[in-house]
Order: sequence, then structure tokens, then C-alpha cells
Amino acid sequence: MKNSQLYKGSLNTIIMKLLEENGRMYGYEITQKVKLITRGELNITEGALYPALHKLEADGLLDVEVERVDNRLRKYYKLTEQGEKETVNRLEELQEFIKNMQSLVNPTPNPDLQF
Amino acid sequence: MKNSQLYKGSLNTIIMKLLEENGRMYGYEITQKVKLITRGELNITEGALYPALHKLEADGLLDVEVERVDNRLRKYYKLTEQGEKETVNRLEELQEFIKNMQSLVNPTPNPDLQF
DNA sequence: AGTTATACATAATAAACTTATGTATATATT
DNA sequence: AATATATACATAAGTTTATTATGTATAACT
Repeated sequence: MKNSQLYKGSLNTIIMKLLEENGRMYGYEITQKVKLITRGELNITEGALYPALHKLEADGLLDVEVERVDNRLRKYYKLTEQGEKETVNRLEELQEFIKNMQSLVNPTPNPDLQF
Repeated sequence: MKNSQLYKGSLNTIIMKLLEENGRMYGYEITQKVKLITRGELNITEGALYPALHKLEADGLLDVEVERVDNRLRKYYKLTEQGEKETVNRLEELQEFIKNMQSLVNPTPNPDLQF
């Protein structure tokens, strides 16, 4: 997903957040939604997405429902109860991460050094 | 560096930003500085740090000067000219990344849907 | 008829990191 | 004096996460 390495490790959190927000989504829909929200900047590749969804399901964080729409297969994913709890944790971690990265990039003067 | 996967991919940017800010630093110093700035939340492991420094040097982004202090070895790293240019790009990417992640996590109502 | 979009999947490879281990000196603790 | 912790580097084995390439199949557009 994108040439910048920064997004590594954030895919699961993105998936879970979108499912928390939208109730249920299918894989392709997730890729389009992310593309839209990031104005084309983040394109999730299928090789990253589908294994990630399978793993989240195997870990008991997602449930899946298969449906046939327009004669094409769709796998709708939604958070399990455990998945919802875990999503809260992941989002807290993400907020902390962002805060820490901002501290590193945009450091405030050390408050211990007073004049 | 930390159990949260989110930090994956951000190490090079962190190193380069700290060097941009502090002129020159040695590896151990970087780990301590990061620990301090993030109030202990982010601990860079040696197995991640040293290979990263070696690669940045091999890529021509860092220069190294070896010194002996208190009878112990120190390798001071600083940005090359190319490294300084690249740091600007990396920091822009980081800002974009943070912005995109915030859009995903804290979505604003779609402005196309007007009532 | 051929390309693009929709919708899934997986295998081979690459990159970044964790964990474990190693060397060596200095300082603090018991 | 012995032991543990801190300082300071390094690398090898293994894991995780993603990229790239490939595959199947249907729908819609040109």
C-alpha cells in the first residue's frame, strides 16, 4: 500500500476502524473507501488486503458472510464482539503513535530548561 | 521497537529527523533521546537501529565518524548533503501520512452530501 | 472484440523488525 | 571483591507485513 514505508503496520487498524464505522464491508469496498478518503494517496493492494482479512477472521476479530450480488461473489466482514473491544485498543494505540511521532518531528522546547 | 506494529517503517524517518535537529548523534544516544521524547513509549531495539544506520550510510544519506570516549567506542552519524535533502522529503511524507491516518480515524462528514 | 471495473485468491519475494546472542568497558550496588 | 546495570557497538535466525505477479470469474463500457 503505497511506496512510503510508513503505512506498514497500519492496515489492520484501518480495516477495523472502517468496519467499526460502517458496520459491514467487503474487501473491494474497503480498498475504494480508503482510496476515496485519502484522495488517492493510499491504495491498498489485494495481496495485502485479503491475507489481512483472513488473519483477522482467524484471530476471531472478524466475522464473514458470503453473498452473491450481480452474479459476483462478495464477502462481507464485520467486527466480532472481541473485534470491537480490540478496535478500541488499536485506535488508542494509533492516537498515541501519532502523538509520539508529532513529538519527534515537531519537538517542543524542553520545559525543564527554564530561564 | 515497541509492540505496536504502527512504528514499523518509521525508524529511518525518526533517525534522520533527530540528526537534522542535533547535527550529529551516536546510536545509543538516539535510542535514549527517542525514549525520552516519547516518555518511554518507544524503545528502539539495537537489532533494528544498527542495521538501519548501516543502511542509511550505505545509501549515502549518513556519514560516520568514529571516536573513543571514556575508552569506549562511539560512532557519530550525521546527514550528508543528500541526506538533508532526503530528510525534507521524508518529513513531508510523514506529515501526509499522519494527515491521512487522521482522515481515516476521524472522518469529517462527506462535503458532497449537502442538504 | 477488447479493455476496464468488480471481486475474490495465493505464491514468491523483499523489507523491516524482534529476539537472542556476542563482545567490551564503566559505574553502581551488595 | 563480586555482581548487576549502564554504556556502546554488532550480527544471525526467525517473524511479520507488505509488494509484485499471477490466476479465476463476471459485468460494463468502448
